[in-house]
Amino acid sequence: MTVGSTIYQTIKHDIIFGALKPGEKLKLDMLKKRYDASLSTLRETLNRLASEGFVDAPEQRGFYVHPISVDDLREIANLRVLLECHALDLSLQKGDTEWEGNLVAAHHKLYRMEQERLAGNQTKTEDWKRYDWEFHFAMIAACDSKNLLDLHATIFDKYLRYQMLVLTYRGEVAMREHKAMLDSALSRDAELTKKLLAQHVENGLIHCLEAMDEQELIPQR
Amino acid sequence: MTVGSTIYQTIKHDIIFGALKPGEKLKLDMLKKRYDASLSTLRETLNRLASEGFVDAPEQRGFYVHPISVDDLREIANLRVLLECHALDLSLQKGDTEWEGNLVAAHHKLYRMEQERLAGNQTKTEDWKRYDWEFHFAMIAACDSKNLLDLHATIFDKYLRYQMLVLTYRGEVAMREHKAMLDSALSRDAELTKKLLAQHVENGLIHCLEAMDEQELIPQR
DNA sequence: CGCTAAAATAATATATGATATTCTTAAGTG
DNA sequence: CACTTAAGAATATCATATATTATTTTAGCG
Repeated sequence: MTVGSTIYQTIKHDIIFGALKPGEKLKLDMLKKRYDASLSTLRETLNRLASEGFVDAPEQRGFYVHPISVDDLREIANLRVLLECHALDLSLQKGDTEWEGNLVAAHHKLYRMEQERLAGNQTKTEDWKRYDWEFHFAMIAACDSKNLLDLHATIFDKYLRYQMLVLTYRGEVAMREHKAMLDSALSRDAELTKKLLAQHVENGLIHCLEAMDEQELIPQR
Repeated sequence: MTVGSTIYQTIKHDIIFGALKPGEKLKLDMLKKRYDASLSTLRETLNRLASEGFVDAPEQRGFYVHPISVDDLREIANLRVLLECHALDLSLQKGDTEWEGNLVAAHHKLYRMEQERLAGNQTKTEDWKRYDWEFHFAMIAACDSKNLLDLHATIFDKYLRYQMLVLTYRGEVAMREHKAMLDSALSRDAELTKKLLAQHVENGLIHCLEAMDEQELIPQR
C-alpha cells in the first residue's frame, strides 16, 4: 500500500498531534476532501486506527477521534511503565555492544535537541518528540520480543497524544532523567533503570494532569 | 455494522480455531466466496485483524494468516503473564462482592465443563475454551482499566490459537490450578494468585511446546 | 408554547465494477 | 543455469449505486 499506508500515518499523526481533536467526528466526506483518498481506503484506515484505539467506531454511527479523559491517561501511563519496564529488563539482559552504540547515539541526539529547547528554541516540537521516542525505543530495542515492542509503541503514542495536548516542557528535569537512565542502562542496573523510568513517566503524568487541570481540558471520566 | 462485525468475528474465530491455517494466504476472491461479503467489507476486516496481529499484510502482497513460531508463542505467554498478573493486582484490590459473585459463577461453569471432559466427553471444545476465558476474565474484571483489558484480551486470543493448534488437554492439573487461583483470589492474596497464574500459563506453555515438537508443527523462528 | 411524531435529510454500511499498478509465474534467451 | 521478458493473476485504489440507519427538521397536537 502506498496510498493506504500514507493516509494511515497521516491521520494517526494528526490525531496524536491534535490536528484532529479528541472526540471529533470524522465524517467520511470531510476526510475525503482533506486527505484526498477514496472512501474504501479511508474506511480501511479508520478500521485500523479503531482497532488500535485511536478512533472510536460505534456501530452504524461512523468514526470519532477517541476522546480523552483523566482516567484514560492514568491507565496509559501505568501501562507504559508496565510494558517499558518489562522490556527494559529483557533488553538490559540481552543488549550487546551494537545496542549500546545505538543507545548512546539516540541519547546524544535527544540531548542536543533538549539543549536547544533549553536555550529557548521551542520550534521543532515533532523532531524533539521523535528523538524522545527513539531514545526510549533504543533502550528497549534489545528485548527481542516483537509482540512486546508493538504493544509498547502503541501505548507510547497514546501517551504522546496527551503530552502534545498540553504541550508542557519539563526542561532540565527531564533532561537529567534521560541522562540518568542512559547511565544506569549502560551499567546494566535494571532495577535502578526501571525505577528511574517509572519516575520519569510518573513525573510526566503529574505535569500533564496539572496542565490539563489548568487548561480545563478534561472531564473526569 | 452488522455484516462487518459478523465477518470480523467469524474470520478471527477461524484463525484462532485453525480453520484458517498459520501462514495461509488469504486471497480476497476466496474469502469473498467463503464468507459471502463484499471486497470493501473484507478489506476493512482484514485491516483490523492485521493491526491486531492476527493477519499479516505486507505491502502490495495481500493478506496472510500470521504464522506461528516457538518464539512468538514464548513472547505471547510472557506477555499474558505480565498483563494478567498486573490486572490481577488491581482487580484483587478493587473487586467488590459483585465481582466475587461473578468470579465464583464463572469458575463453577468452567469446573462443570472440566468435569465433563475428565469424564471423557471431549466435545464442546469451544465452549470449554470460552468458559476458560470467562474465568480468567472474571478474575481481572475489576482492574478498572479498559486499556489493560483490551490488550489482555488480544494477547489471550493469540495464546488460545496456539493451544487450539495442539489441542492438548491438561486435565486434572489445570482443573486444580483454576481452583487454587479462585481460592487465593477470593482471599485477596495477590502474590499467591499471581504466582499460581504464572505457573498455570507456564505449564500450558510447556505442554504446548512439547506438543508442537511432537507434531512437528513448527520452525524455531 | 412546549412536546411528540412524522417526514425529510444526511450519513453510513455494503456492494459492484473499473482501472492502474504490482506480484508471480512461465517462457525464452544468452 | 542465471537472467530477462512477457503473460497472467492479484492487489490497491477509485467511483458509483443502494439500502439501511441516524439525525434533523417540520408539522401537528395537547
